[in-house]
Amino acid sequence: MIVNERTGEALDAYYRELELPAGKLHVYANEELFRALDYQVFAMANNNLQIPNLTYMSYTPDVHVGVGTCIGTTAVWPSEGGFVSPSIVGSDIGCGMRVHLTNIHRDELKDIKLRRKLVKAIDRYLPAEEHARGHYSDIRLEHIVRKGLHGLPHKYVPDHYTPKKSTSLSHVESSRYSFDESVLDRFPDRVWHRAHRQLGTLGGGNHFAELQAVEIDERSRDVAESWGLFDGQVVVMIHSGSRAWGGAVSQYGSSELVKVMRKLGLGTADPKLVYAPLAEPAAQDYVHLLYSALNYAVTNRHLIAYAIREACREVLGTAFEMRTLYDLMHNYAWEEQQEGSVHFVHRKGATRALPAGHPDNPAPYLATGHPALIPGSMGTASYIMVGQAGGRDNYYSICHGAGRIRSRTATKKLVSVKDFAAALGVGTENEVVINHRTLEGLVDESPQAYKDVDQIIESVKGAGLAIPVAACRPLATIKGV
DNA sequence: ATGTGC
Repeated sequence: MIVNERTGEALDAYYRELELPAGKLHVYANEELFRALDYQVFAMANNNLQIPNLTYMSYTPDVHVGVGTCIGTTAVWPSEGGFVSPSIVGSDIGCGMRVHLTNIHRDELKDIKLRRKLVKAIDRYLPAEEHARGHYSDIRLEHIVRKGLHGLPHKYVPDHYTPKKSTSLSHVESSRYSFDESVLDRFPDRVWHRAHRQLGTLGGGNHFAELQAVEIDERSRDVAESWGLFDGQVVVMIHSGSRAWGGAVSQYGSSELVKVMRKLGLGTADPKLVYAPLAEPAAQDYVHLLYSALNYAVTNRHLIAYAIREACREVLGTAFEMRTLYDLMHNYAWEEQQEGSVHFVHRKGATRALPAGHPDNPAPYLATGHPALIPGSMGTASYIMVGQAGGRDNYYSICHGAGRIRSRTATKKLVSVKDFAAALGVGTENEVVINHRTLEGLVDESPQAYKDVDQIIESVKGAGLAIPVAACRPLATIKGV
């Protein structure tokens, strides 16, 4: 029997080891979520398991079908003799979450007119319309993709906003993803131009920027308070990625690695599953480009937060302040050390959540574990969690969100605008204010398109991977299209 | 997810 080290309760109901024809798949989900899984996610796992030399593969409870690989996959190879797969990483490289803590209480935003005013101001500073353009002509894209946040002009890094490098609360704030920069020559001018224009924009789909109110989980109050959270605190949560830059990297990497597959006679039943040995020069080029997209993605989220700060200060005054709690990704691949050996870990729709004491935590979070940021669907809570020691066997991967259960077209057929409006509390004083005149174009993002995030959180907790520190309930939501 | 694509 597997037991949760912290609570001593049995984990069998939250974890399964499946023997598929091509190999072993580890699945983390409670009974109900496991039973609801589509057979296609197992068919997809069976394709992925055919890639040689795989050390480990698992699914999180929010797993659902993607292109080539399911969203909710952790796949690990040894660094020596391992493989990299652009399909497992996916096209929105570096997509992830960022949370800033503000110095205001939800009661200060009780007035719906004030929330509307804030959303209007944010809309001016943060372009969210179709083909949105950022307002950052003073930023050099080549500096961003090379150096991440270190490539930003100083004015975009105000005091108190991002802690000083030496005391940074986030490893992505203090580090850059270094790589062989000669690979950047691969992209034509139009890719550079588009990516430059898009810098600081939110993107569509499930991406969002949200003002939320904190509800601390009593069992984690010590951790929450040590991170600077308080009950009713307004936080800014951002879900975005590397926009068209990551897309270009993904496309280029896939087309180059398909050539390698042909040369080596590799392949599975799914032609959309692209992979190659890490030792191949084309694979190395892809990994370098992937790091440039991580630099882009983290800077993009930083600039979105910067725009929201400017807008909030315009409406609420310059006493309004927000500081970085954390920024972390859920679509990427990189090297990690575990038990003395180096692994190449892919996470697609999976979040790394390190427990207290793990050496990869940035120093300020060493004693507690770092915040793991999990978005909910529109109108529902998002969560700030912290990893547990029980996550070790899963390379400390947890869920990345609610997880889609219905296609966009199926959701549009099923869900009426009226139901969606009710889910957002439209017409009540607690209405989640949004930046769109009507909900019509956003129905495919309604909570009914997604699994119940509370069940996902319960699964992760029950399996001993992570525990909730705070629920963050939406007050206002900015969505792109 | 993507200024989506035969």
